[in-house]
Amino acid sequence: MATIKDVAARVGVSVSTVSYALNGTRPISAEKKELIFKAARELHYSPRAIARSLASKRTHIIAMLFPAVERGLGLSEIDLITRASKEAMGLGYHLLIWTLQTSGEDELRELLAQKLVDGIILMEVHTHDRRIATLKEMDTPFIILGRDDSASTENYIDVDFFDTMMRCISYLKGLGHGHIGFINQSERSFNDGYGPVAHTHEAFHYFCANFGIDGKEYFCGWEAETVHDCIESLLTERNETSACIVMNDKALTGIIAGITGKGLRIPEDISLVSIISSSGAASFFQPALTAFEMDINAMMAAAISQLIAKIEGRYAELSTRLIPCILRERNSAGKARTR
Amino acid sequence: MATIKDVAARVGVSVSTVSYALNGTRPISAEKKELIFKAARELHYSPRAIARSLASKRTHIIAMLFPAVERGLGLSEIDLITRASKEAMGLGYHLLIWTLQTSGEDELRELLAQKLVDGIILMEVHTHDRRIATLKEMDTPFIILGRDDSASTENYIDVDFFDTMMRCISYLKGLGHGHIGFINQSERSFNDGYGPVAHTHEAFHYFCANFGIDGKEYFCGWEAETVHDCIESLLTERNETSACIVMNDKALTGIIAGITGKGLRIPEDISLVSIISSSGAASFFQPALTAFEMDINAMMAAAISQLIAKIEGRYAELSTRLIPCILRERNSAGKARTR
DNA sequence: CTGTTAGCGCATTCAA
DNA sequence: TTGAATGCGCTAACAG
Repeated sequence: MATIKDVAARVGVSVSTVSYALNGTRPISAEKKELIFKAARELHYSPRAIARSLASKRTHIIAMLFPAVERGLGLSEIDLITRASKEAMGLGYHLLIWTLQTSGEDELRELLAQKLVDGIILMEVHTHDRRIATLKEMDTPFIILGRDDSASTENYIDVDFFDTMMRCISYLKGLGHGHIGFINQSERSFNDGYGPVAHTHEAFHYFCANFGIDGKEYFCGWEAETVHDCIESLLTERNETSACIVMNDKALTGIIAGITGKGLRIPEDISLVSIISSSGAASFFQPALTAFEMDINAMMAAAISQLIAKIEGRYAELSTRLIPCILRERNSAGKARTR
Repeated sequence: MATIKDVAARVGVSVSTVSYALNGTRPISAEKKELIFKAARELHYSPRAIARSLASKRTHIIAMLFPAVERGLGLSEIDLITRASKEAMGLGYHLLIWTLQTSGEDELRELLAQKLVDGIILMEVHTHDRRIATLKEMDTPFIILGRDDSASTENYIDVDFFDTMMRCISYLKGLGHGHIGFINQSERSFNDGYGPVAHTHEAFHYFCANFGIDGKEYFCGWEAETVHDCIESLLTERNETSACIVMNDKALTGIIAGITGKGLRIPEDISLVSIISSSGAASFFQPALTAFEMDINAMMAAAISQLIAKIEGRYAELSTRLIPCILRERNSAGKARTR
């Protein structure tokens, strides 16, 4: 394995010259630069990442923090990681995966003390997440995917829930729907102050009022019976409901089964729109669901570039904190039935 | 940030003594050891991973290689990564994610030359994968998840397809089914020699013969029309078919829709068993599907520990190369209908 | 524009 | 059982 010394010796210059030439850290005469690159190539020289890190005090590694729980079905969440990795590599960084208990601040502290990573990207943050305090205390740059309400207003990237809800209601109104149901996630999540549930809750009522829509919200877990009961009340309590918005990927199967089980057709009798859903997930239902899908690519690109800007002490432009969802029109939403 | 020097100074011993004490690399008197640990704690000392790596020529980082393609719906594949990370961390290693083109041998070579990682875990390997040659050439320890037929017989962990197929057919036979359909993946995959397709193909015919079952295999992609046609022929060609084995997670929705669309009930009229499916995926269909699910945990544990054994030059016991699936009985398989 | 040199923080060989 | 000294390979002052 060739080292920088070998390259320097071969060209007849000092190691620093080689270092500067390769990193472009300092102007080097064109001819020497040429010779150095040539020699490096011939020797198959490649700088050792570790040695470089030790000297420069920067590892060019960032870690993505996941809770250590099994999460059962998570539709296509893998794209999240591969995307993050790709974005990071494009900017010269490596992506590490750390699985920790949400409460594992001590373990996190130890990991950070090793100084293996330059920054952190936090997933699935809950309100008043204690890891955030640890990160600040250890003075580690970080960014949150999903918003923690206790966090400073400058460290997160999230879905634009208001925009999504507005467009969704507007879309349905355009189809002639005046009575819309909204199946949110569990009441427990709501009481816990879980961001997506809270934001969509607020947005739904706000825009229903705004658009003159008669809207009703239902909280619903994803266990079969719960979903069944929820659909039951949605369908029987309000016969005029002709469209249903769902932010609950895991309950979708049950919801569809419940509706069709009642002899109702989608979208002829009732329209269904999934929101904030994982990219592509909705397409695998029967019928394929019209959905406002998270823009994973945009979210990750924003998160990674912001994080790296922060690491490198560059000014991080705050332009795109909230990322809009992408509307994919498929076959579950249609004109309101006339009665 | 305290360094090893600070600890040494505080206790009044040499840095090497501290190093030996902390790593247990050399016997140290009990009293000094005690003092050293105490001082380390008091100073919040934690060895710098990078410095340690440079000196020891081992980074304790492994990389998991993913193809850079978007894979649309991959049910709960995220567990794969978080699981791998957890296993690795349990053994003192960090997990890095590298997304590369399957054909990106040059990029891989460059990455390896940086000596950032001690070993590699390869995902989604295809027959005659050129990355394997690169890995060998660069003398990097690696392990394959899924079998490459050109690979040496000692570098992979895979699903035990034969065991799974045997148990599945046996299970259905026990339920009284004598005519079984098997929906494999696309014919294209088969012609490409894709491992899972080839192995289950062989196993299906072998065990049908063995168990005296009348079996028929169907190749089937996951596009809606393809699936529809497949179900059509399965249902009409052979009226006696009372059970169907599926190794095609993405086609499941269409298959179920096709069957129920024909007015047939699952499992009363026809039993459905999903095999080699992602953990938990089958539970989200309607009805919840009986399935032989991949044992991600076992596979990852085996892969990581084998890889690390290889990295550390330990003898890697070859006991569990092929990991059996786990049968989860749910509601889609029942007694054969009597006619 | 270029060279010299001092670390970065630790593991480990050589001496004792 | 311990210490001193060397070096891992590179970056970045400092000095020309």
